[in-house]
Amino acid sequence: MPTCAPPDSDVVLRRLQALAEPTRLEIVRRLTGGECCVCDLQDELDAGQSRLSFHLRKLKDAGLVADRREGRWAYYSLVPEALAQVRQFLGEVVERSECCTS
Amino acid sequence: MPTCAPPDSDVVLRRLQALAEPTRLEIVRRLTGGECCVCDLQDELDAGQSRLSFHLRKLKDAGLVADRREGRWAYYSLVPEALAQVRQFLGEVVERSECCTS
DNA sequence: TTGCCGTATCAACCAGAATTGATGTATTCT
DNA sequence: AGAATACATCAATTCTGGTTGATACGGCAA
Repeated sequence: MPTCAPPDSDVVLRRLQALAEPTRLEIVRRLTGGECCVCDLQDELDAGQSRLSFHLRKLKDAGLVADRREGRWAYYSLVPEALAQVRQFLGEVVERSECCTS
Repeated sequence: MPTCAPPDSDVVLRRLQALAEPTRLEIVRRLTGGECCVCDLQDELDAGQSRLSFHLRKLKDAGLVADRREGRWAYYSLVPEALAQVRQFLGEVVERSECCTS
């Protein structure tokens, strides 16, 4: 079992790190259209299999995508709540900063 | 002059990259409380002067913070619109992904 | 079973980013 | 003027992350 729930900011940081890479940001963009199997992504972005797998794992570890195995294919999809959490974090920063500025 | 306005996604990527680092994310968090001079940040986070300056520049280059010189002090503050842009980008991803899921 | 296909993982390598200590540059104070 | 302060920048090193090619694993088909 995990030692304890990590504070939100750690999770947000991990997710920001996962998003802050061109290939991965592009993957996220593609997955916006819905679930996608690795081989499709491989064609669309033209990334080597190993490279793509590496980035998908990063996204998965950050909780931004989920995978589903079906036969020998792996399908990946976005986890909207995870994206939403990052979005909310930024929202709070914006709000607080604006209330100080005005 | 710049060749042309870069597409939004490039700017978003740059800003995500700037945010995706512990020290810099912490700086952003501190600046939420309002404008701050470098020496204060230096005390709060205990980061060397050079290191802090390095990270502030990254944030500034990404357009996330602005600086203001006053005498021998430099004051940094958040640029809410920049944060808001990233937030909006994530919002669009979330929206589109949710409409596909449901 | 054998062999192929789709993916994941590993090890070696490379590139870019972060850290550190030194130097540079205004600005203020005495 | 000279010294000290607040900050920026540079050069050298170290660290971290990404890429690549090889290998491993599980599912399927012949």
